[in-house]
Amino acid sequence: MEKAYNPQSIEQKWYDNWEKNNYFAPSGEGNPYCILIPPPNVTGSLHMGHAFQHTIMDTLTRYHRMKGDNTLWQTGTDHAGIATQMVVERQLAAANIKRQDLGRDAFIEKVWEWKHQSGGTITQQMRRLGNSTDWSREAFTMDDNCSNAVKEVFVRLFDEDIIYRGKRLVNWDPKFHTAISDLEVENHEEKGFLWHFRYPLANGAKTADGKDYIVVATTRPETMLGDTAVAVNPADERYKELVGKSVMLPLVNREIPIVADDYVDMEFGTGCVKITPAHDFNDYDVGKRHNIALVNIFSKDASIRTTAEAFDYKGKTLEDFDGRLPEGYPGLDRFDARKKIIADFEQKGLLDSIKDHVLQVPRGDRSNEVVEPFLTDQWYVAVESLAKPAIEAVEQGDIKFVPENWSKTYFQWMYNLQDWCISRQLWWGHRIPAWYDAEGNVYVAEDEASVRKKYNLDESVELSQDNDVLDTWFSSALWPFATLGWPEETKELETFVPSSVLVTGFDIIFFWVARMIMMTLKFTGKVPFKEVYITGLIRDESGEKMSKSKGNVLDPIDLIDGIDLESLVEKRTGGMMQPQKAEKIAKRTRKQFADGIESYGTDALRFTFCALASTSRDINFDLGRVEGYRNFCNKIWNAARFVLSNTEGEDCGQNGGEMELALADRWIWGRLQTAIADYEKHITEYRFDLASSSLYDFIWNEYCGWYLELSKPVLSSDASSDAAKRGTRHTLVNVLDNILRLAHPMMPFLTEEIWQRLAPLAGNDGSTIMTQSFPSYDESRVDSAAVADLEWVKLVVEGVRNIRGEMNISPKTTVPLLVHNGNAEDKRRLQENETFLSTLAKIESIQWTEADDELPMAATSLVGDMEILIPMAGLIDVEAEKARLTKELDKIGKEKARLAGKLSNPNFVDRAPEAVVAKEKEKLAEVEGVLSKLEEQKAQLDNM
RNA sequence: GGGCGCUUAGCUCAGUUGGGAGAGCAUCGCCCUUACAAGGCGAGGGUCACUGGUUCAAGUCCAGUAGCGCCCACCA
Repeated sequence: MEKAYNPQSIEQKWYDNWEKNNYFAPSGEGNPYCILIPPPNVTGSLHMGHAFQHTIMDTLTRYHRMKGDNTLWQTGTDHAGIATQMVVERQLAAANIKRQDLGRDAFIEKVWEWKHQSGGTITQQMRRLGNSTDWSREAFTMDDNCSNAVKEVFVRLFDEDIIYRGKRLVNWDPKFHTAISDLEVENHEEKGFLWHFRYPLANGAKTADGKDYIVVATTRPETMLGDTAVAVNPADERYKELVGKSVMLPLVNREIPIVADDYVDMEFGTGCVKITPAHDFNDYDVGKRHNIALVNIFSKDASIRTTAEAFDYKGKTLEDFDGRLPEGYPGLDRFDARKKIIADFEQKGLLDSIKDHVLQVPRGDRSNEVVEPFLTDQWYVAVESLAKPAIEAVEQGDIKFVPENWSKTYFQWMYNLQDWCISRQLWWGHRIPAWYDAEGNVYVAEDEASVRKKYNLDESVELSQDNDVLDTWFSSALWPFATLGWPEETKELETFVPSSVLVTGFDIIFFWVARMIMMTLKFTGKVPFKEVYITGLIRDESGEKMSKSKGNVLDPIDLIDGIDLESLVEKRTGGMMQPQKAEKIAKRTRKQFADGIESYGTDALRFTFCALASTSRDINFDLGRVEGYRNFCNKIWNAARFVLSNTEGEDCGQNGGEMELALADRWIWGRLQTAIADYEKHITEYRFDLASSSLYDFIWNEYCGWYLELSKPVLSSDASSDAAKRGTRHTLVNVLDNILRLAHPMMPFLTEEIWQRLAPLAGNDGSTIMTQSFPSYDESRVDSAAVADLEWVKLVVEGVRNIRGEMNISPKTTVPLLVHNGNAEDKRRLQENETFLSTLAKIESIQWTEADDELPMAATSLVGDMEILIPMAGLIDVEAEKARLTKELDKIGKEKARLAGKLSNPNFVDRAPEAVVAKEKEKLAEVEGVLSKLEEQKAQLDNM
């Protein structure tokens, strides 16, 4: 074995081996255990969030596989409609080509090309991470299975009137020319203005205070071209007389009514609101109540139309509407139109005032363009009937959120669910299985032939398919059953629905989790998963969200392989949307990673993710932690080197033979059981942080720190019997074997590499650690007496080490040890463990002294009532020892005062449970004993 | 406006039913001791954000305050 742990040289070969041997497929035996991967974007690449969640999923998967469950980690990727289309369009743009130039079919062909070309990136990266997903079942949301499921679901929901088509206001992205759902709109505060416009009253009407106009306030002046009413609150005395009268809409010169509606807040602005039903969601509702026409003034790119068009609320065009728009406006971009409107109002003396105003601006999550409420024909899912059982499933505990708190977020959204707009005016995606005849009648079935059959349409009827595609999340919603073969009644469907746990971020609870619950319940009658483990978001070390524009992104692969500074700077600053930030980012990066990033390997990265995975909290990713856990890998590596070098070619008891277990052997077997129990408890509760830390503590501090040291004297001493040596070798090998199996789910590569060499010594001929049984707690292995004895040995060693450390006694120097005031138990332990003590504390001789023996001047320490002494002659500075004792006295004195105070409080003694009081008394007695001994020792020194 | 979360050592974070404040990294001292200097041994370091309450006892429970963050929502 190499002297230092080198992840590069061991990782990839094992992954290839596992994959080739098909170890990732379900065994077909045992209890079903299934995790569905949240399908990453097929053309995407692995970011820290993926790496984190995949580590959690893989750890669970490997753990359950070893537990003997019939384990499936269902994998696959998502076609990610807008995101993917954007990427390909951007590439074409570089060659000066628009998708319209290519036409639909050729463009889609290009996207598939891109998918084939870059679609392997993320799956390759998942392999680097060691993810044991069953690749033979890899799915894609646009493959035949999923497409069939999508069509089937769409048709069934349409036939049940749950999917419908309607002309309504939607969130329109003027950049991509498509509708988007409410969820894809991000509202953020931005600074803007509130413009106050004067609308002249028509037909000589006057306000109560004699003015011939009323003032409306708006944040979006350009929409006034589509105003069809002005609204006031019915209770507003100022405008009561004007309700039913009308104003002359400036510029357009259209007479529009003044209506009364409770929606209007009298306190806000002037109490008069312009109503533009075709360009504002609130106004739409107001307009609908008063049956005021919808006037659309925008084209698809949100520029002003040549002429406005008007509709009623059933979507019917109002043919006799005069849609002329004022000169100079048609064709203007909305923001230019805004400027011109303001200028025109000012020029006409109708601009009353302008006030600063902070408002919520809705932007498309992909385009970052200001989204327009826009009147279009779209497909919707009526969610009410689907939501009810989905809410109940969580209420009744059929689905549990972990941490439980997230169910509140889920309920909050589910109780206020709006119909889901599922059509997108894109080309990349599942084309909607709907056809129209020349009259615009709609027919829905899987394909055109089915349509003709279902609706009895012969060949003479011309049909054309709907041009729109479905929201990406529509197919994602079917993931839990579409990937398992639905609508066929497959064995997988039977076995793995519901899946065991969904591991995902809170950011897609609405987008994805809720919709999977609704759809899976609807179509399989079962919940999609029993638990939802919500992970935190990975942020940078100071809590900032990782983003390209901030320049703080870490690539998990760079943490695995390492990267030099220049490449990192180039990666962070290349191809930026805002190149002006590049310099700052480069500077920051150079400062933070002066030497680039070291190669830490996959196992260290995975272990770090586990260690950071505490609940209900975002994760500030700290590179220091990775380094620490890389060192942990090295620790395990070297422990294995030690074990192998002492056991290979030796008799480790694997073939029988008499074995005698030393105290240390019995102790470590017992400690192992505790480690197993702790680990399993924590994993079951999704506390990967606690599981990893108990593992870390056991391996580093107990197995390496104590046990390996304790094994040395047994192995090297001539006094040890063959049986004892065999017992210790056996323990070294088999406890390590258990450690490797415990650690395997989190650190698959390192453990496999070592296990392969270790297995024969443990009498094991399995071909991979992946399919070994997971260690289970074995009470018969816990020897409490041995544990107590060894804890005593540790105390003695620590006592001596403390003196040595504080007194700066060189590690090379061996020291004599005197023991005083010990009891019979101490004496036994001392005699039985002289070798351990001598080796671990570097003691040259041990001398038992009786109560009345004369003692030399010495530095002392206490183990219970027993004093241990290291004579000072030539070794110890009296003043230093005095200082050490004073420090100790001080600490113990404070503790005594605290305990005595507590026990002298009658309230405590009377009211606290007896056991607690007794415990405190016991502690006080102990502390007092220690104190008096320390004082005695100090007095002795003072007398020198 | 509604909902959720966070504040513990210099940094990143644990702390489960209330009962002696912990880990890793960083720091300081001594050591290249035959598994490991990516290491060993020892040490220092905290008014648990603040205020009040409940309790014999509060990092932990309750109320409030401050700061930070997130989600949802139609005030023009």
